[in-house]
Amino acid sequence: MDFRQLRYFTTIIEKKSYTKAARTLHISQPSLSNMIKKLEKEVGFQLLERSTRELNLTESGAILYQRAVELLNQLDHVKRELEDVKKQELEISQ
Amino acid sequence: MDFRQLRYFTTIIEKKSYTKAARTLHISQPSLSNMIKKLEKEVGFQLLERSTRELNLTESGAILYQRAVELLNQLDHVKRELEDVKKQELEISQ
DNA sequence: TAAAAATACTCCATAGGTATTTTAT
DNA sequence: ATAAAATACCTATGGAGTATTTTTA
Repeated sequence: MDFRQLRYFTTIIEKKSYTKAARTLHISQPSLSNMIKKLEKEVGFQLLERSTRELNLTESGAILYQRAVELLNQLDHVKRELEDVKKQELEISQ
Repeated sequence: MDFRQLRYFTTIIEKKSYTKAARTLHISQPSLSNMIKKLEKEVGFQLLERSTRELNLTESGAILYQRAVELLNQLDHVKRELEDVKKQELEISQ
């Protein structure tokens, strides 16, 4: 389980589609499909109920979705903090 | 930046050595060295002050260390939660 | 029957390895 | 002199691609 997989997963939920999510993630639909398969295998349960017209979270999938959003927000926060640290370092060195 | 890199980084701090950290992470010392180089390039500043006898966090490195520990603890928590979810699913299916 | 996802491959980037050199005490 | 990290180079795993098939509303 890594940030990339979590971002892929949350994007699918938010776009309600593999195809649309793949477009926003700039990867192909089959690659995205494989990554979610891999994530489901890793966690040991199904995350999504697929059909050609609808895409729904399973009850268990909804739990991971919530946690994934939290982790990704936290990462985003850390990245912003590190940008500030980098700026400080540049100021000091001048 | 991913969980793997963060785990590598925190292990080095905790073991106070690349060589010892590499052993506990089950990777080679040069590979670990490369991964930290890559992480430093990514964040844009030095994380560690190296010498052959001492290994110290830079001031900026200490900030990432703190955040890395938090993120890894959060991940650990989520993984445990998902283990419980998996168990619940198995009980229901029987 | 048409859209969306799954499957079956192929390819390549990079994580990780081994051998060796450099560095600092 | 020695132990630890860095460098150089090689290998192999898996992330991502294209082409195609399957599925279901």
